[in-house]
Amino acid sequence: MSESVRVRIAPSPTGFAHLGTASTALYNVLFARQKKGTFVLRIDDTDLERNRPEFEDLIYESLRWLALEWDEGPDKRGPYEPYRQSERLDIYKQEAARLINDGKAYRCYCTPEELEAERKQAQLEKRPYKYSRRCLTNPPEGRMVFAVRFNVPGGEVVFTDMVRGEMKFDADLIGDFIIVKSDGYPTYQFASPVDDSLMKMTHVIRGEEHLSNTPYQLMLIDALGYERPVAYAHMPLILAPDGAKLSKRKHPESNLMLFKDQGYLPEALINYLALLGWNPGTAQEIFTHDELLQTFSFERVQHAGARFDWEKLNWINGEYIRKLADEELARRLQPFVPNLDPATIERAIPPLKTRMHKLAQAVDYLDYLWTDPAPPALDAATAERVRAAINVLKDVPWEPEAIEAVLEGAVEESGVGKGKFYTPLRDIVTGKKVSLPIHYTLALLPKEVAMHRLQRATNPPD
RNA sequence: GGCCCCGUCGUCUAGCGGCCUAGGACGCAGCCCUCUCAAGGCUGAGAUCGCGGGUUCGAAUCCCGCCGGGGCUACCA
Repeated sequence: MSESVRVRIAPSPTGFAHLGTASTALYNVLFARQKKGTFVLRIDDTDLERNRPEFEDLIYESLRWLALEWDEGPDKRGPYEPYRQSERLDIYKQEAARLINDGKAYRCYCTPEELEAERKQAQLEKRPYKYSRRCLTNPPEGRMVFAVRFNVPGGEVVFTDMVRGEMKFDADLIGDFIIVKSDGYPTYQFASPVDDSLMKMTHVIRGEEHLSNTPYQLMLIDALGYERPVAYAHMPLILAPDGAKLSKRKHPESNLMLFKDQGYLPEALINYLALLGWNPGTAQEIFTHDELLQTFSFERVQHAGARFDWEKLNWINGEYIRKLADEELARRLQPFVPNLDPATIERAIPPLKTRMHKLAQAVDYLDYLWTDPAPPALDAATAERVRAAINVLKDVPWEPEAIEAVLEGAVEESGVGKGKFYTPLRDIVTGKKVSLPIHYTLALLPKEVAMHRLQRATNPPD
């Protein structure tokens, strides 16, 4: 038996917590738990320009909301601390120095302008660009500011991808890339493999955008004398409805906290995310966490990116809402209707349950309970029917069943259909054309309030 | 430009040479139920499997080319 599995996610705190982070985290958690391994959260905050500490908290909050808990991380103890890259700068400096000493990396004094010129020239000559290695072969004199470049050995880089099988890259096409920026911070391409190695990651599960980065990192791992991870897994990207990659900048709707705020259940989002890019090969669509653990495998993950489909998410979320026990649904609904007391929410659940695909919709059905809709104008015949309703409602026990019974009777008496009879009542009580069934609509309101609204509508102040 | 990944109904997908007159799910349409809106039940429309060549008795499934999409190629991650 080999060493136990260790995997990680390494989000960077450069904005809200992203849907893609949740997706990657899910696959990591699934794999870690299947293998009884360890799931690590590392914060890749080496982008001095864009990092903000509050974004780090958003990552914690979002991941915890989804119940994707990590075993080691910046806010926990662990054998490989610290788990925040900005606190590991000495390590990268030391490793970079080691590479320089070994002749495997070198200082580069080129300015951004000079590099840009090199690139332009290459483009002009229609030749694939690779850094000229000027600072390796003929470094300029008298400059102080430098970055560190990796002396790319070239050759063929081969590795195993659990999704796509054996991958082969020609590293001769890769130019010497920067591993330490002139501000002293490591680049992702450097810090990531260093930490993965030092933190003893056995598998690297991440988004497909990193597939082409893998040879860069593998060469570094080799040069540093580390052991390579046993395998990688590059997961299909989540695409926006228009087919473009879901990005933070272009797609603010990929903000995880927004899902929470709209009333998506975390377990439903997880279920949908699991199905995006993976399928069990059966017709099953709804999975408990345990079922996911049992059935998930990298052999069945998709190779192509998948568009995020809100309609399907809504359906799955509705399925989860309907499956929730009434008390549990009431509990989860509370934050969405803070004006209502728990008893009222609980009474609203039975008719409400089948009508929501996300919890925030409860507001549309229930806001008449804490607002006072303006009474509509009624013609004489309608007013007469409303009075008939008031009449039968007056002495009835204020329960949905009883209300329904007497109202049915009144409808019978009136000679018009239920639709014609109930629509004005609905309008008067809620101010809307859509509501819960009329007897529930009435029963949820205190009797005096309901009666007052009906009465007021039949006696307009003049 | 170079390298890499990918390409089946609108969307997510099943399919790994004959069981496919291409199956399922979401969405959509119709009907039933029904006081509105949902939920639920039933029925239906919807994919010449990106295109063109091969291989084969036989291809969505194998091979080649092309086209299309995405990713990487940054002193972003």
